[in-house]
Amino acid sequence: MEKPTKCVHEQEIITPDGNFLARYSEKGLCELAFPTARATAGKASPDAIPGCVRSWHDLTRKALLAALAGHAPERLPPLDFARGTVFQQSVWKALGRIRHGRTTSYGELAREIGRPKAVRALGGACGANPIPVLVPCHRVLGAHNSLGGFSGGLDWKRKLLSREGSWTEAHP
DNA sequence: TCCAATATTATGC
DNA sequence: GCATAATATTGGA
Repeated sequence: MEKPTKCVHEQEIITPDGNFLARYSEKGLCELAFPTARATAGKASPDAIPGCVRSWHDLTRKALLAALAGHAPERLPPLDFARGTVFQQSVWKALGRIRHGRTTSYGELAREIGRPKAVRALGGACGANPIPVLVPCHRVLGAHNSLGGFSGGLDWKRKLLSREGSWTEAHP
């Protein structure tokens, strides 16, 4: 929507599931990308990054590894949602309140932010979520427990839910 | 400013 | 179960 933040630093996070790419602005973590098969980063000079970014990155790495391992992260880095619209920020904020191991539906979420009929738009907001996994957009299912969709691919959504214990192959 | 697209949902067959 | 209409928000022509 608006102008992108100025200096963004990219850092890689090595996980058993691949290498994630985290991007930081001056305010905090602003984007987290799923592993891409190709080697993207690896050129960021460690000395060129601000100290705060390093501590954020440490938090991010721990949180991400915890989430991938199937348990709730104890602490999250500051998240920078500045690039989203107000509506989207409301959605992402609401997403952050979903407890680990729980799921919700697009309709419920829409009600929670005061726009009960904006379910479709809400789907778009979830898709625009720049920080998957840490902002649990994967815990949102359809009204009849259908999977819906996922930015990084439905495989990831199923995998994440499965590790949290929220997804049994044949769900009720 | 208008138009098309969307990670939905409720209804009807 | 599948097709259809209704709905809010976004991004681009």
